[in-house]
Amino acid sequence: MQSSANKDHVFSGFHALSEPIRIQVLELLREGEFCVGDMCERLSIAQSKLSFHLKTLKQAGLVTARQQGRWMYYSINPDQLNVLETYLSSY
Amino acid sequence: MQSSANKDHVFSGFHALSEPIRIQVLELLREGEFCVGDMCERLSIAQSKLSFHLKTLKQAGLVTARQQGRWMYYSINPDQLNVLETYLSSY
DNA sequence: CAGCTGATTTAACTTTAGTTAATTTAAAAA
DNA sequence: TTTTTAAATTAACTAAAGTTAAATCAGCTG
Repeated sequence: MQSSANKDHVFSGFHALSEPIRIQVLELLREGEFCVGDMCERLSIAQSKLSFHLKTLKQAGLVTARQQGRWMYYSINPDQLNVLETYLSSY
Repeated sequence: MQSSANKDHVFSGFHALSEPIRIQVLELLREGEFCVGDMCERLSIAQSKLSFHLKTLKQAGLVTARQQGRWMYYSINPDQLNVLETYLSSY
């Protein structure tokens, strides 16, 4: 069932957006791609804590990750943000 | 501080949207105003449970309530949904 | 390969959110 | 004014999410 699968993705998207740290991450990623260490520094948060939140964002499809050597670069996935926006605009 | 106050409202808005029952409520309210009892019936959920979720939605500004006698009528607040949509569109 | 380093994962814990049944509140009807 | 009824609130509980420190994993570098 396509539409209920979509709705699950919508829930997890909104859930991902319901946390201050995760919004901070997205705000930061507006500047462009960041590796985890640099994000830690910029947001002054512990690395494992950030990993936890990045996982949530990634599972919700709001960010994408690209590995280069031992660095993992994260960036915003505008498509998924657009899915959520479209859902809201249906009201 | 205007902008951080707005952001708090954004968090609580997205949090309110991150729960299946609350989405069901909003979907139902697309049909128009409903009193609590009718919503309970339509959604097959207990009254106190629904009240709990309505409180969350109301605090987030996503719905408004209007009392008439002992009935409380809820309806969607499109303005606040629009605030969230606008936030997403900034990405 | 032995040891570094960036990142993820785990496990134990704390906090927050949701559920349930029972109680309370307040408007309305008998 | 007692009773009924719609809805909100409370209190005790369960479940989910977030935090922390330590351990693991996987690429790199000497």
